[in-house]
Amino acid sequence: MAYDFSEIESKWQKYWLDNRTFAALDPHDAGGMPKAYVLDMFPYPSGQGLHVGHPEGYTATDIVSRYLRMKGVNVLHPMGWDAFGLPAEQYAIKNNVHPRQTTRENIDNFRRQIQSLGLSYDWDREVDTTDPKYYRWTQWIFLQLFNSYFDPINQKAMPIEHLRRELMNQNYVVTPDNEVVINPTTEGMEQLGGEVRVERLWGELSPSEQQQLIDAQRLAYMDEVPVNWCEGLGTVLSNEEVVDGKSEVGGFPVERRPMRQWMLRITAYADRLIKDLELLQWPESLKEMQRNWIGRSEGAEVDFELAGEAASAKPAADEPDEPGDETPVITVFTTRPDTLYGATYMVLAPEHPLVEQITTAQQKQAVDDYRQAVATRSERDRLTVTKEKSGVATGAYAVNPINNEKIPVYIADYVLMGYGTGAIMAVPAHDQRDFDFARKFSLPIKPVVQPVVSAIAPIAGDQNPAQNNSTQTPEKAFEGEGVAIGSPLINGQPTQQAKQTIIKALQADGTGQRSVRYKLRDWLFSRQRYWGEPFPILLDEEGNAHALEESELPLTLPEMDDFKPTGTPEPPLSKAASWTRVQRNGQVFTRETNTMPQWAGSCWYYLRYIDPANDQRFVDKEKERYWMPVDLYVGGVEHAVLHLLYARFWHKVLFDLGHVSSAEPFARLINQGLILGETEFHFFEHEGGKPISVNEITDIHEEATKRGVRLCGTHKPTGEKVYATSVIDALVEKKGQDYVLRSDPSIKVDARAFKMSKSRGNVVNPDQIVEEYGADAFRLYEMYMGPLEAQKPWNTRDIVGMARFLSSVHRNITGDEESNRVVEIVDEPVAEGLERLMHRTIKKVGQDIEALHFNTGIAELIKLNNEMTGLTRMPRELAENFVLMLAPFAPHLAEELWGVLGHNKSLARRPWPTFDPDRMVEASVEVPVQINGKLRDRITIAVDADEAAVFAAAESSPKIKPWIEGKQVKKRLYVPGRLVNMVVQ
RNA sequence: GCCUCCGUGGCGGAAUGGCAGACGCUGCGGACUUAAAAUCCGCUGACUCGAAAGGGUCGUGCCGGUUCGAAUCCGGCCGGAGGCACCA
Repeated sequence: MAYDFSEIESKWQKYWLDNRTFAALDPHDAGGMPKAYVLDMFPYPSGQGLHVGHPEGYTATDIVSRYLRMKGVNVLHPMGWDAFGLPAEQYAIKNNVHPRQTTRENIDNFRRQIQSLGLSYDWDREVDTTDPKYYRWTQWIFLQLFNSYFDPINQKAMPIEHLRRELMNQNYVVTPDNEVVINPTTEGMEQLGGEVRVERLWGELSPSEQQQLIDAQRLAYMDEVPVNWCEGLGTVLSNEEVVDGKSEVGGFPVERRPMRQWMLRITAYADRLIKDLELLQWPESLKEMQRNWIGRSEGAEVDFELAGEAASAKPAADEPDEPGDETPVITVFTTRPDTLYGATYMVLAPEHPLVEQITTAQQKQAVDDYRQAVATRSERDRLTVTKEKSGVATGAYAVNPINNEKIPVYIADYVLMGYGTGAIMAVPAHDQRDFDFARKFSLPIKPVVQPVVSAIAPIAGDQNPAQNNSTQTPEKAFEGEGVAIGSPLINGQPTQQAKQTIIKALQADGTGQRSVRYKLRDWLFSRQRYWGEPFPILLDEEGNAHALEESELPLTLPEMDDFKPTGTPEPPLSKAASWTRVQRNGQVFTRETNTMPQWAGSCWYYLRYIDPANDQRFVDKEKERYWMPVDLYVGGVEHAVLHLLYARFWHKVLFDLGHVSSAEPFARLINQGLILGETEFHFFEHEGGKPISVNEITDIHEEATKRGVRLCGTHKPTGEKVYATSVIDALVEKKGQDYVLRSDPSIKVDARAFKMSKSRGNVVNPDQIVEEYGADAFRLYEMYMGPLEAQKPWNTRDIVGMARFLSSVHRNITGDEESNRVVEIVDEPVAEGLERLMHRTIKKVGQDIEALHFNTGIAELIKLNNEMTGLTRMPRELAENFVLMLAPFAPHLAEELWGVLGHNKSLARRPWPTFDPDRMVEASVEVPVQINGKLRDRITIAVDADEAAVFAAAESSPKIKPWIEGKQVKKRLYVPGRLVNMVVQ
């Protein structure tokens, strides 16, 4: 009977579903079984359906899951849907259907596609973020965030009530900036006589101040901040969702505008998010991306007082000075406090609040013009690094606290309000940006760091920065470390030590302190869309937020016919008037009408899989402790700073509050490589049609044009922008390292595989592959293409190799009617050579699966199968071991053949075959013989032969003799069982 | 500009200090067949010597180093992919 994959595959898919073959056991049913939580990244069920990239990771985790089950492990391997989100809503608006309906259809399609691949998910645990039974707990977690704060002493999230108590006990006090700090008097820092206490006690605040203070401390808080407003999507976006000034989704322009929004205090966790990366088995590159995104910088804050005239140059319209009103102070953040003596001017961000106050009358017009110009420049322009620095003097001067020198204060757009304090001390000798600015404005450049001269004489051509100490002005700032010069307090100190000395000095006189800053911003958590989780929040008339009771959850979305964006920042939910207005105890409240971003549901889904039906808790404590953390997490690298950062943050909050048992959710993570489209060739040509060799083209990139997406680049010699034309591979040949046109080999062409995209038309549809070759062949091909982590081009032609392998396996066990080949399964021992190969294969395949080296594992199975080809009496032991080893990779065929071998139950939990090391070794072995490291012959020796015997055999070989005759053998090496090498002279 | 990773036949890739190119695709030859498909068997890095059997030389982006021995380790350069980007 022929191998009919479609019949076999649907039969077993049904069997697995009907028999709940892959259901994970709850802890108390698992006995002493070890556990493994094997997880795929949560898919968004898009209308386009599955892409060949999805099954790559899914197949990898499926192979591991199936293998571990056969090894007697209790495996949790779930799948579900991250189903809230913009595309479903946009589709719904366009086609006038409810997003719930679109979402349901998309989920059904995704599930069908995934099930057609024979993936061993425990479908009892399927979750859907848009299900109120699910988002009830998303809202519950939001309330946990709302009802807690980050405690400065314990360095962790604690209930907000704890904060209230500490404030009431006067353990904490409030600074003038409304920060909560430890009461200095309880720290043994009794205030000095006569000095005014600047902190306020809880009791000194009015009730509304108290409320605002508490609200501002919550991990989920509302704030008026400049947000990324995206007109095209009709919503605001988080920093992580904005790429190059455009929305990551859709590429719409994004502008900054101030709005009152929900924020999550992820910055409080910045340090722990960096530090705990050490605990994780993640790719180093991914950890590095998270570290860079968080962007921790250690340095100091330094206060510069305004010099006399500037301080009093306030516009007359200003309120009269209050008693105690001090000279304005500009606080800067620097990572190089050791260069403080080299500060020759200061720069404020144009938006800095002090600008208004310090600008002199003469400079007012120039400053206003500059600020105006900066404000109208688009965000994208400002993001572009321009070589030319711009700025304008404020006319004010500030005093350097270390040497009392007066230095001018500028504003310039190269200083950003959003980082540090929005102000810098400029040290042009040691910062390239400051250097460029100083050159343009003819400001002094004062070197204060001497590069360390290497004791080794500089090699010719080596650019030694130490040569800069001549009188001529250097061309570049020296940004490295060295020894302080021209800085009385620290002269001669190396950079690291100098930094510490300066910080101590500043601290001692109250003009500065140690400080750590982050690039990471708090997470903007509001979206002006309909299709998301509603916030469980009521707003009173003053706009203060009040949490719903847990018993009121879930707060479901109102039924609306019109859920289109309003075109303004007013969210669509505001149109549901009856839903929005809430009366309670005679007071009128409005519901929060923003919804949560798509990332909310995916921040904790891995916890819900553990206990998906629980209606008492988001996850049962005991089950959570059993299953967490996730042992293997596989997904694309595109979530490096979105999902993976957000989820770690939520998990840490839940951990701090005692709701989960592990500090980190995902112990081991692998990024699967992108699957690209088939390789394409392009050649470039001038406007007139004259072809250009690709090595004369630079900056090659894709561009959307009227004729679709085209490859374009810049012609190096002329600077002309040129486009490329696609050529079929028959017109191209390889010449050395390059591909050239057959018709004109002097023209090198561009060869590359592109990311699959609808606009390029190079998307491969998995349904079609499954129909043509079967799911098992598709799975094998995806794994056989190369290492899981590597990016690799798709090549449909290669799949036949896997299809042939599977039908060959089928024939080797069932026989082949067409060629009249009859195979009999016999209870006979396996022939010696084949037996040896079988044991080796068992060992290698197991190792390869554990190391996620599926491509080489499959190669071993192919090799063994090739040796089984032609047998008419198939030993049962060999056939069964082979089928069991094939099962994780090609489960449908394996189950079918398992039945052919006389078994009537699934092999899903049959033990994985074992190997016997004694049966793997041969009595004799062939080893290469090298002379001076070059292969000259091979000899066959007994596997346990001693060195002397091996050398004797090698030297007596007729091919070796000529190489050593008349020469002196200086050294003999024998790597047992591997090789012989002789050094002769 | 900075950070991370990568570079091996016609193609995907294997080998992580010890026989370079496992395994698959492609291509070529053979068997089976009236024929074709399918299947089975063999060859398939380049150059070169030889009638053949069988040899030799070169070869893992380029240049250098360490080592008895390097695709693998070290230094420099070139090319590609990804991330960050006026972050003080």
